[in-house]
Amino acid sequence: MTKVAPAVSSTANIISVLEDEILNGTLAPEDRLDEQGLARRFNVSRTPIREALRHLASSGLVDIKPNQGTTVRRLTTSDLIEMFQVFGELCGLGAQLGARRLSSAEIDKLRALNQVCADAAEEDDADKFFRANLEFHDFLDARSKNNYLLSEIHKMSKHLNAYRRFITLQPRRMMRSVEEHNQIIDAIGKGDEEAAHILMRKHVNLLAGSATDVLIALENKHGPSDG
Amino acid sequence: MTKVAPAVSSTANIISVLEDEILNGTLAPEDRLDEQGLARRFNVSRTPIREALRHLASSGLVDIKPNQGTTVRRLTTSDLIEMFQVFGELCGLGAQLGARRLSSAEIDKLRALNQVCADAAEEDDADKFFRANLEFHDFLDARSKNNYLLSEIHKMSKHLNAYRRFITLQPRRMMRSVEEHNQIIDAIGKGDEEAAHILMRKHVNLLAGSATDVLIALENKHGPSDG
DNA sequence: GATCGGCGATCTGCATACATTTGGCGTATG
DNA sequence: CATACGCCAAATGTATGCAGATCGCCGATC
Repeated sequence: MTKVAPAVSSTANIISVLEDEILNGTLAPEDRLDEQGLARRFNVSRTPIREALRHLASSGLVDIKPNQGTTVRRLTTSDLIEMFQVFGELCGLGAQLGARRLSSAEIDKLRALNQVCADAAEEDDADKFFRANLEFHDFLDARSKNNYLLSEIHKMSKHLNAYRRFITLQPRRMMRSVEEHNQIIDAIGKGDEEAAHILMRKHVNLLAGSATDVLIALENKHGPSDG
Repeated sequence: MTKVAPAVSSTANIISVLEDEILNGTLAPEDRLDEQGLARRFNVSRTPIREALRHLASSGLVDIKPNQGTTVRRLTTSDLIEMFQVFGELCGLGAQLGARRLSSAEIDKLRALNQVCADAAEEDDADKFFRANLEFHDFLDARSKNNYLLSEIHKMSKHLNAYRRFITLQPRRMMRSVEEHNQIIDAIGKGDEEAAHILMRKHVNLLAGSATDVLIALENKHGPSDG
C-alpha cells in the first residue's frame, strides 16, 4: 500500500513504477498523469515527479504538452508499424553481429532456447512461448556486443512487447516463429551474416505484417491491455 | 509586459543552447555543467536548468551521476563504432523505404543533390561537400515516410555529425562517397530495395570503418572539435 | 616526509512557495 | 437561443530554501 523507505532515489523509483504501470496497462493511453496527484501518491514533492515524467517523455512513453500536462502516449497503428520496421532492422543487425561472434556452444544454447519455444508451441502455451521467445531474442541480442544497439532494442521492447504478446496469439504464429528461428540459427551456424540479418528482419517484420489486422482492431480501443 | 515573455519556455531555449555548445565543442567532453553556474548564466532558477540537463542526458549528450553532477559525455571509440553500425542500419532502412516510395522526379532531385556533392568533391571543398552530403541524406531519409526512423536518425546525427565531418576530410573520401551515392541512386531507380539497403549500409559503415583511425587518434584528445 | 582522519565548502536532491497559463463556467448581449 | 466575453479554479512553470552527500583541504600522527 504505502510503499515507503525508498533505498534508491525517489525519482528512479517513481520512473520504474510508472513505467511498469504504463506498460502493464494499469495506466491506459490518454490517461492524465497529474503532478500533484502523483506527488501525493508517492509521498514526495512535485520535483521528483516532474523529473520522472520528463524521463518517461524522452523514452516516448508519455506526451508532455507545455502548460497542458502529461498524458500516457497513445501509439497509433502507423506508429507501431513504423516502430516494428525499425525494430526489425535493429534485430537484424543483432543477428548479423551474432553470426560473427557466437561460439558453437552459444549456438547450441540458441537451439536449446528455441526448443523451449517449440515445446511451448506444441503445448499451445502462448505465455510460455512468449517468455521463451523473449529469452531467445535477448540472448542473441546480448551477444551482439554492441551496447548501443542493445540499449536501443531494449528501449523499443518496452513499447512493443505488449504488442508482441498479442501477435503470439495469432493462429499458427508460434509454429512459424519456431521455423524462422531455426532458419536464423542455421544462418548463424554457417556464419552467413547477410542471411542471418535478412531472415531476422523478415521474422520481425512479418511479425509486424501479420499483426496489422490486430493493430487496426485495437485502434478503436484503449490499447494493448484492453480486454 | 515587462519582459517580452519568451515565446518558448526557458527550458526549451536552454536545451537548444547547451545542445549547440556541446555539439560545436564549445563545451568539451568531461566539462562540468554546474547547475548554479548555468542558472546564473541564463538568469533562471535551477529548476529549468535541471530539466534541460535531464533532457540532454536522455538524448545521450551528457552524463548525470547521482550527487556528483553533470558532465559532457565523452564518446569512446567503441561507442562511436557501435553507433555508426546502428546508424548505417537505420540509413539502410531509410534507403530501402526510399526505393519503394520515391517518384522519378524525386530520384532526379536526388541525382541533383549528389551532383552538388560531386561538384564539391571536384573543387575539393570539404565544407560544401559536407553540407551537400547532409542534404542528400536528409532528403532521402525524409522520403522514407517513417517518422520514428527519421527521429532516430536525427537523434543519432546530433552525436555523429561532428565525426562525419572529420571523415569527409579523409583523402579521396569525397570522391568515393559520390560514387557510392550513385550506386545507391541506381538501386533506388531500379526499385531494388534490398540493394539500396545494403549499399547504403555499407556506405555508412565504410564511413565508420575508414574513420576508425581518426577516432583512435582522437581518443587521446578532447573530442571532435579539438584543434 | 607521507598517510590517514576530520572539517568545511559546495553542490545536488527534494520540499515548498510564488507566478503564469489554461480551460471551464456563468453571465451578458446580439 | 446562440455566441462571446470575462472571471475563477486548478494545474503547470519557475524560484527559493533546506538537508544530505561528496570532494578537497588541512592538520595530526606515525
